[in-house]
Amino acid sequence: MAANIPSTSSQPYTTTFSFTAPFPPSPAPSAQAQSLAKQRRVSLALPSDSSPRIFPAWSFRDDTGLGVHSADSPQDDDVEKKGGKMRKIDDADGDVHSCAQPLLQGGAPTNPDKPEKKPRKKWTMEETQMLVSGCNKWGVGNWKSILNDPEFKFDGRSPVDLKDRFRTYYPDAYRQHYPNAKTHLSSKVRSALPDGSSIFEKTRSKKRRPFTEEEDRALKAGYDKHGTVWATIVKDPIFQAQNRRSTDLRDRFRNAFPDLYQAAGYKPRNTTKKKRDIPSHPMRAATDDSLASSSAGPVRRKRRHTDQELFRGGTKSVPESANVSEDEDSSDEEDSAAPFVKDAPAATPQSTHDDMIMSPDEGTKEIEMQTLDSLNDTLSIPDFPSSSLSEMTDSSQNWSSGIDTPIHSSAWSTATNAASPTSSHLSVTDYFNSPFQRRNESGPMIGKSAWGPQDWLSANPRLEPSSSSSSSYIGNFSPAPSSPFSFAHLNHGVLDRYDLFPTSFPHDFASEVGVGDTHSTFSDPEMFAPSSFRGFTHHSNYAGDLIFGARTHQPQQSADYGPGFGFGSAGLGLSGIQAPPSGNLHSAVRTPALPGIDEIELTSITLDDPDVAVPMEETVDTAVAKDTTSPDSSLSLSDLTTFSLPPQTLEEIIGLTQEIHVTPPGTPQTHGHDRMTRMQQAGVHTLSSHNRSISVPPSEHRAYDPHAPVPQSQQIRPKSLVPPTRSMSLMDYMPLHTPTDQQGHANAAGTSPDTGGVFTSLTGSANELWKHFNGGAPSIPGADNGNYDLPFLDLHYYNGAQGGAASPGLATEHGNADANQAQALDLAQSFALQSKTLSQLPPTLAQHIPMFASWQNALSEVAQGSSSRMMSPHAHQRGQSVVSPQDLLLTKGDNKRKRSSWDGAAL
DNA sequence: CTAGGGATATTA
DNA sequence: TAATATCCCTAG
Repeated sequence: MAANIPSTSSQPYTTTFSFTAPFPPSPAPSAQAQSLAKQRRVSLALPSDSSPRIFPAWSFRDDTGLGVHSADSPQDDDVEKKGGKMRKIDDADGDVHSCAQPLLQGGAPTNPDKPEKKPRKKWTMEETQMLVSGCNKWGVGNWKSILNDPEFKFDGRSPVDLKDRFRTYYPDAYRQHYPNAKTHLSSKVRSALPDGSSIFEKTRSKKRRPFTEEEDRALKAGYDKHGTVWATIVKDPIFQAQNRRSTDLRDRFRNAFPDLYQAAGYKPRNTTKKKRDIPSHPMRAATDDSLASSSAGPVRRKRRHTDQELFRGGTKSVPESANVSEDEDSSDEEDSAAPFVKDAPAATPQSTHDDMIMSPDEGTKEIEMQTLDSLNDTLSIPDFPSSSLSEMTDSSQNWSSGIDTPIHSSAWSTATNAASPTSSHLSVTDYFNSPFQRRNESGPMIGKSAWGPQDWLSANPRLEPSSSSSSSYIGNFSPAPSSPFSFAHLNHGVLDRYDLFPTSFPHDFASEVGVGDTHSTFSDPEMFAPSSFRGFTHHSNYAGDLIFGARTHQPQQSADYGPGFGFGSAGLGLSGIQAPPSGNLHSAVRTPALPGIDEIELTSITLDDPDVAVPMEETVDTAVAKDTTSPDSSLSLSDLTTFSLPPQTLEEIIGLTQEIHVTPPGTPQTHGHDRMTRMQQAGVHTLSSHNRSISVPPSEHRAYDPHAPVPQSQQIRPKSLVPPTRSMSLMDYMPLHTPTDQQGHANAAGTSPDTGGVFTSLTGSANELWKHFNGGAPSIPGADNGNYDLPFLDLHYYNGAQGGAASPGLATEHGNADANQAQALDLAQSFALQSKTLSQLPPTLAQHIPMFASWQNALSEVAQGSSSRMMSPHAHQRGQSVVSPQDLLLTKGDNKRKRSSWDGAAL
């Protein structure tokens, strides 16, 4: 018994839940982030049992026995299993009583009273398993979330304990996730699956929570009562309980009541789902459901401080939004789609962008989008049926949220219609909670397969350095695990923190922005082969994120920041976007939808162009060839090309950029390694080393093949290559590169009257860019510095509209940026102009509407020529000042700073 | 709250 | 005593 409730008796103070106690008195943890659902962990102890979930367990041990044990009986744990040997302090009392015991010795300096140490309590396999599951659900590093998740029970463990356990038991994984750690390193490998992939992948937790019938009823009722004022409707407790956002309602409404939706003046989504509805989700159901139900509440947010902060903005009302990082905030990527299918008439996807994009075949796209998304999400998970997303609420654009009302003014056209893109979510993965299961399913079963769980528990011989492939990383410590998954988790997990973008964006932004959109934008529906995606999925996510992020930024930012794109104040455009109190609009204003930034962005950005595609493909190919690893992971070129490529490419590029440029300040190694390695594996080196070939990269994510030996990687692995990683966000880059000029803006404004024009121009520019990259266009990269990064970014951000400048601009850097900005502004203006409505609209409205407000501001700023904002982003980063790209490059070598790593990024 | 490093308790 | 597993502390 002992166990569970150790706290009670145990020591006076501690025990209980350790997590809280010990540490910082911190305020309620949950408050912000997590949501409700979980509350604090309940006492593990209590048998109330949190109801042990079923999750699959990964059985650590193999064998038989226990395996799953899901049951709870926490108690057992104590006893243990493990070796039987020790029990350290007796368990029994261990916990509790007498704490006295030995502990004291520690010297508890202070009083013997409280401060005694808590008795050592050995970790049981069950706990360990929970930890693993928790990491997969919440992400490595989200100890508290894991601890609080009723799904997992730990006996009196504190978050730190979880961390320590993770560190000690999965040193290999720890190193991957915590590249900065210099101590407590062990060579043991336990986190690798037979296939070399890591156990800890997943991370993302959110899942999609399909709307229930009740919700649909409430939605309908709300609509009847309040019209399309989703913000009002969402106040219904039922939605609150589900943590639905107003945008979620809109999205759902669109899917569930297409006719009404259309009647309301919104642009109807083609529901025609071309694609299949999607399979049932056998597996998912279980997981999802469970998750959904249970987890719904908690949103996990990771905090990846890193750069992201910059981005933060006020997206949502809540702090959560803050990071780009994850989830919910912004949208729901989290939720995975899941089940939605049932009711929704069509699970139609929602792509809003369709509107934006002018593309004729919206419907298709949508579908596509979904597919993509799912794929993306899936990424790691091969089998997975991709879920569709439609239902989920996707986006969540806060900004738009309230606002959506349909208005079709011509002016808004794009924007308006687009209003909110819904994007979706990416997270298919979520469904799979337990990595193990997943893996098992897909691949080798742990229990059965060659590798028994036991194997991994014990150090894996295979992994050992001796073996070339998989082991390689072990020895070196390179990233390792080959499987595509590995990457994935890297991203998600702690690493995320390191990676700004990837992590964060994917989730949050993507979702909000409408990753789906992105996809749609980029890809053609047909293009994708779902199957192919798998590996990349997550890449795509990133890509999407990136891309879209960029876009997002633009619009939003542009507005706020004005010409410069300064991310400065707001951080990401998101913030800016959201910034406008979402709430305002909705209720008061029913005005048509705000032009979602997304939309605009999309519009501007779309990669669709055939031209672009080509380049992308090329890129992809290379990348693929190089890195590919597992079949799954490997993408078909076409696929990538189709939708993901761009994104991926971008991502990597970005990532590269980031790393290169930014790194120094940030943590040293951090994900950088991973990336590096990947990159290298992928053959990407070029970037790092050169500047040039940015294009290549994409493949990387999956790069890890277990199989693929990556000689280089090993070599590389050492910090040397790319140092740090901490990337700054695009934003950061932007600022750097972008000149503050404003001049261009004005000019730009003139340039594109029409969004369409802009769009076109943008596209064109984008294409060019890609081409360059693909081509390895030397020019682009500009040997100079890391500028190349910019270019990519530029693509997104800038329009090429102005002209020729665009393409060159990319190469060039700053100068172009201005131009681009200008264009961006132009867009804004154009919108504004076009949409006279805006002007007509009450100021308040305008304010509400992110775009407008931002645009206006931007314009004004431009006029004024405030360049300052541009810098701001950097400012955000604390310690790190902006680093010049070159510097970064140079710096690579030293990564190390201790904690500093985060500094820069972090708060 | 978490990362990262240190200290101490256990084991081998 | 070396190696390891937990516990602890502290910076951010």
